[in-house]
Amino acid sequence: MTKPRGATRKSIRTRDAIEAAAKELFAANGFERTSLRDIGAKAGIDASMIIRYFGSKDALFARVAMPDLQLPDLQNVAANEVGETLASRFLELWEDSSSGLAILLRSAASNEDAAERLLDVFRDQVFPAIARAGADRPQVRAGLVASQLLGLALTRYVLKIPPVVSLSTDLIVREIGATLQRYATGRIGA
Amino acid sequence: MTKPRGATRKSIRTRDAIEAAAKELFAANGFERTSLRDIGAKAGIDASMIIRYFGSKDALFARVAMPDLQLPDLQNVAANEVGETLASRFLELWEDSSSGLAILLRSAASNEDAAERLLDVFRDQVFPAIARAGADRPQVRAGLVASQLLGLALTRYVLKIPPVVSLSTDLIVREIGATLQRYATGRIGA
DNA sequence: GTCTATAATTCGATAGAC
DNA sequence: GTCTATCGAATTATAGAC
Repeated sequence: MTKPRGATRKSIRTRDAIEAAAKELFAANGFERTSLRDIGAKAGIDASMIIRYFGSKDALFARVAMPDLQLPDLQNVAANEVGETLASRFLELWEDSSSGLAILLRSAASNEDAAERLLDVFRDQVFPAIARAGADRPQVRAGLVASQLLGLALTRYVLKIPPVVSLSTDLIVREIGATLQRYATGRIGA
Repeated sequence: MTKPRGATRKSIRTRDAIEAAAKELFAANGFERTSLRDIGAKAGIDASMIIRYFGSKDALFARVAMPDLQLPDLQNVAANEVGETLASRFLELWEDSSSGLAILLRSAASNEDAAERLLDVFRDQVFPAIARAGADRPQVRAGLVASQLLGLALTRYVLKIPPVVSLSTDLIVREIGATLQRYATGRIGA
């Protein structure tokens, strides 16, 4: 068996284990409260290995917190279904810890790098999607949409406010979707 | 001059300086990233004094993070003004760092005590206010209201997403108010 | 009432044996 | 490729001089 330059089968397995453990812990506890020792213990290796593989804690975080939202093209969505489409897609994203979105949200309130990264996601993915829905004042609309989407995630997945946790996905898609629909395509006052 | 038991004029001034510095720094940087040395430096005293006065960092945090929202009684508000009243009142609260609400939000994502405290605020102040508005399913309504209010605060004051920061208070009161109005008193599907 | 000095931890990161 | 041992910095909190 030949040995791929700098990436044996074993090293790949270790690297994957570190990334998986880091994603879970960062998403559950945030950047500051997750130590390399915690990650190493969960991955079954020593903390020093993480530095060897990723160089630093910051670099590891950057590696595992790169959300690709894969938002649907709102131009191809029926005009009156934009809100429910957004609500439905984001519900999927929050509940998939490997999406990286939960990691960012958990850390963004107290970590500057994470906050900037979340801003990038907003500017590069959410704003363009709203703009392509075609209504006027896309920045204002995207801002309002972000406030409701991030608020839902904060109260449901981070703070776990009981009545928000209990909301059925149906009710969320309908009620939050209606709000997003108004923000994205409805009348917005001067 | 007589000496009040355990509270000289000077000690009161120092205690107040510590509380003021702590409120500012906790609100700006969150619990974990604010050290006692930082607070001491801002208050003009040594960090050890904080322990002497408050016992521990946790106790100091608990002391300065006790928001009293002073929400208006929604029974006394015209039925069609409930949403704008809520939006307007919360805008005031977020922008007053001494209200303690910004302190909690900034820390709640990564600090368990702060998260529980924010839950208390929701249960003891937000939920009863919504319930007194008189509509059915008050828990669901209060949860939806919380998701939009906390989302607005998160995106405007913590993440500082540019288009959300730029929103005029008028537009917020009108548009976010309309959403809150629907959540608090409108039709909510099964 | 305030400070200096320091204890006791914990953290990220490094060096080097195997 | 993995670990042990450790460094240096930072933290909360304590003890005690003045």
